[in-house]
Amino acid sequence: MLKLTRKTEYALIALSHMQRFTPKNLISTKELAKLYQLPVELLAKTLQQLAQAEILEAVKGAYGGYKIKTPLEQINMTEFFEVLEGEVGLTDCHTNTDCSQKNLCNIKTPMQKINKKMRTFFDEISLKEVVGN
Amino acid sequence: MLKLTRKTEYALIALSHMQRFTPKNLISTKELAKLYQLPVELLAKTLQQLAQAEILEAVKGAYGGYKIKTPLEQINMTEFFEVLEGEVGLTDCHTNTDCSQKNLCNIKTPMQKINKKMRTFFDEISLKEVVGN
DNA sequence: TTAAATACGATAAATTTTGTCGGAATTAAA
DNA sequence: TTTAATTCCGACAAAATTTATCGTATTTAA
Repeated sequence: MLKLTRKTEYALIALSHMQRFTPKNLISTKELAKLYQLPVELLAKTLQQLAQAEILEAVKGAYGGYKIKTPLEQINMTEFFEVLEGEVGLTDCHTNTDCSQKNLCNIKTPMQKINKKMRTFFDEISLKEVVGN
Repeated sequence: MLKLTRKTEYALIALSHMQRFTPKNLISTKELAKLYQLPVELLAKTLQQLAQAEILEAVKGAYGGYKIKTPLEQINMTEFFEVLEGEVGLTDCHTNTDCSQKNLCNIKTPMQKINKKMRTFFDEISLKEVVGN
């Protein structure tokens, strides 16, 4: 349980590769997909999201591609996850005003505490740590 | 992201209620479902799982129901989650020998470290803490 | 014997994730 | 200026998972 989605996994694999092998140079989606046998289209979207979040720098056009823009030590896992998936937390009591439980819910306050703890947990892990090298 | 499933939420709601209002007495699935407006059948299965795991004690037959068997302070969230959903972890590199990435995967070792950390994180939170009271 | 409960497997419905397709915009190089 | 290689983006299809329902068996107090 609490598994990452493929998209996030693909992102980590891509970042790990860039970090190790092409930190200064561009690498294209196609190339990455081939290297790690990932579905090109999905990887493409993932990298686009990372570019929007300025984790990657995108260079369009022929001979374009991506490279790491923000040093991975400066990005924590909460931020990273939230670029690709929604808000980090075991529930979305906080955000979601129209929780079906409404006033019946008896675990709201404790869940909010755990969610906070969890965010802190992932805040303290940098992307660099996860991506290795 | 990393959200709990409904089943786990229902389990927490049920446990919270029992802890507060019926720690000595039985309460039936039907009653709980009514109180918190939860789907009876799904709640039923959830409670059955908790009973199998000896978190709850089940009493069959008329006037039967459930009550807490193991004090909630003695159950940590890793254990609890794993009763209802699979193994806790962001990936299942460790368990799953036939990961599609196979030898191509470049994030296995760091992911295993994070997974371990995450388990430790949830090991240190007791069910009582989450269920409140 | 009956009614009220748990137990459990099968399956249907809904939702989410994953993957694909088609085209638009950009740009280096021929 | 044309072409080929790329990012970008929205829509949609397929697959997987989660959520809910149904039917039936078993248990047991009254």
